[in-house]
Amino acid sequence: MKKVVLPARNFSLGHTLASGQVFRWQTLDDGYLGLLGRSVVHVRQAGERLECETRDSAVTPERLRHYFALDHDLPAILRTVDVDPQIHEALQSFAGLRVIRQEPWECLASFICSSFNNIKRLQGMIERLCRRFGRVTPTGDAGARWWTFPEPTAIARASERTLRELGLGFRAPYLKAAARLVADGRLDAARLRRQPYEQAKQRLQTVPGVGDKVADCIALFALQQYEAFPIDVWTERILKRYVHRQPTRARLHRFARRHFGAYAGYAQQYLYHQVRQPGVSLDNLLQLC
DNA sequence: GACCAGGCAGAAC
DNA sequence: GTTCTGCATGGT
Repeated sequence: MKKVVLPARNFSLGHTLASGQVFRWQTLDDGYLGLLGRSVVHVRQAGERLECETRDSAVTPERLRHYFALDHDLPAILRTVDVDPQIHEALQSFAGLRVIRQEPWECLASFICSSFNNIKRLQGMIERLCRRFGRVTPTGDAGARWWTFPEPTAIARASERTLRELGLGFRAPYLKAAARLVADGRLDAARLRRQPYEQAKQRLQTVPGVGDKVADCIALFALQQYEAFPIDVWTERILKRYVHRQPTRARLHRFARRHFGAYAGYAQQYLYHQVRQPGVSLDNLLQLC
């Protein structure tokens, strides 16, 4: 077992992994067990350090730093979105939350499955997909096993019926079609990443099962396009406290990007995490308009 | 046993 | 261009 340690200032592993941007990390002892690409890693935070145990020599400090976006100048980013009392409170409460760099295919597949779903059930769906189509990997703990996220080719080959049996429901044909596009190279993350946000989003929305919201999630969590501002039912409720005049989806989007600026997606992640805390209702939020 | 969920696609207006 | 409507199903 190898141990990798790296500095992690202005970072909260807990807030980052619990904020609804990734779905597979599981708490283990005083840390989290999950995947970095195909490598099983056990990460824990010790003050301003991130410690990682793994059997895989491919895991380096650079890869961890990149995945957890520890290269972001977080204080500088958050200063640009700290523009009203509501977001200010969220920034204070969840200091160290970072928007991490997910593997694009996993992000795409996960958020296609997130449609009209709740996170608990979504996690179950993803886990069943991994156990059916992923590759089993030892974790290092005696007897414990972990499954990699399925390759797009594996999902592309699967029958819609099998996907439905895993509980995907109406999402099954969407996921299969999206997997085909990725497997065939017709949807290429590297190319999307080089495109301007609006253009990449437009292309993503041609993928079956990917609409306005899911496209924004992929742009933000996998393509590093930080002006993307995903609006789900929760975020919409929050934004309606800012915008009182006919808050259509398009108007909320325009407002969010104008109000929070180039790193609007960071603001969104803090607000989303804030409103989903147990015991927090919209009535607890500040009245802004 | 209602009600809801990190929505989308297609049809109707 | 905007506004319905159906979709599958587990968690609370």
